[in-house]
Amino acid sequence: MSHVENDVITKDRILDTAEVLFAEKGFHAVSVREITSAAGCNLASINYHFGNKDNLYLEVFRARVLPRAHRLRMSFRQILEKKPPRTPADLVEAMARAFIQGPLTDEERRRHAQLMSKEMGKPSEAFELVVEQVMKPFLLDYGRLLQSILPRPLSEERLMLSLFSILAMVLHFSFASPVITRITGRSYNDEFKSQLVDHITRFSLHGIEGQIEEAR
Amino acid sequence: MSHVENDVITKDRILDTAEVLFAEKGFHAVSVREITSAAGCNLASINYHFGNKDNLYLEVFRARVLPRAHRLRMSFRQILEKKPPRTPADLVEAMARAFIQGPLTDEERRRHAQLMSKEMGKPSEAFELVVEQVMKPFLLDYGRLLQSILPRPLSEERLMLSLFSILAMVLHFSFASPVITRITGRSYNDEFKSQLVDHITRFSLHGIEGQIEEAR
DNA sequence: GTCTATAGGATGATAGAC
DNA sequence: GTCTATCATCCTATAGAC
Repeated sequence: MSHVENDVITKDRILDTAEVLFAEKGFHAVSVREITSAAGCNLASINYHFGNKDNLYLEVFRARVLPRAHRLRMSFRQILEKKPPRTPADLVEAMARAFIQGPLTDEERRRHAQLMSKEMGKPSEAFELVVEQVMKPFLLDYGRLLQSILPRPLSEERLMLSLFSILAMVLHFSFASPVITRITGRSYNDEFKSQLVDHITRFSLHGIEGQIEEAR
Repeated sequence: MSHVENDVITKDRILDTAEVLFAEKGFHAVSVREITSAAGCNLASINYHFGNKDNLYLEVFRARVLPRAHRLRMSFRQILEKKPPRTPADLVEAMARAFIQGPLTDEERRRHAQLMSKEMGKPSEAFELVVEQVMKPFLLDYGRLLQSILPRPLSEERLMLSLFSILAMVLHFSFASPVITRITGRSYNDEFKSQLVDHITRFSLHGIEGQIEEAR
């Protein structure tokens, strides 16, 4: 029985370590030696558990990124259940809050945003997974919810662009933290994160309502 | 004299090729062999002209990215001179237009956004250059201009967050084109780019004005 | 499942001829 | 300035002992 236990633990440690390093440096900048030595296991273990390095990268998405996206969605829904949204503002705030003040640690959120941004900027083998299982469900869910609350319907095109804009801000404020900290001098403590949620909410809210006014 | 001419041409070809490949794949995913063979020159020429691969990367920023950022700034100013901004909307539109419909080709704009995003997400040796010579001048210029036009002043903090949000959208719509094309089904033709500028303008404009209302 | 040892190949960099 | 040839080092992946 102990070999099974060890198996799971080693495999998990590799996945955790690999995710951190892939997010930080990118696939090609990380060697299997770096991963295994950081995970405290043998050089050959990646090939044993995952076949090859490419497949390890895919498994990081299947076993870590997708479940986390799922957790984010659940957190988003919980926030909405606690305080049923009556205005677009409630919805945007719930979304920003789920990502920035939700169940993720600062490192986890940044890692998630980095991996997502990498895939969005330069699609790799994991692109299909990201689009089909993270982006599309999010956009459909969120879009439908938003439409149902808006005082008057928004065209599919404008809705998509607005959702992309909100997503862009949330991801950007998460993954570009080095520049933002550098230029504003603010570190990502609770106060600043709360300010970020406020900002995104107000900025996006008026953005969306502006779209409606213009479309009248 | 011909050796000097050849020098410049080869060096330039290497810089052009390297920029495209670094932007597309990232520093570590590109080998000097790949660059030199794509540039049609000898393997040793990178070390001869730039010393080593690291320094070639820096030179790509010094000789290509920074000048392009400068061109963008000039284009932005020209647009403002032709139509002096009277409202925040004019300013946001001029900014979005300079980047999305300005002097850059689609490939050039995407390349620029990719390189900037890479540096913002994972700072490298070129980070200082990007922050000091691209980000800071832009934020200061643009922030001052925006303040001077706003009906009532915005706090430094809110101003910065708004500028980062606009920047996030412009960069995102440029560098994440694979996902956006994939999901919306729209290719980046003139019509769609014009829609993007409109969208960013309206979205950001109401975002900024929303900030003022809230601050009253 | 984990280890060592090693194969087989790609990489960045340099020396030296032209 | 450009080339060829080459070195030392790194890489991924595998074979085989335990």
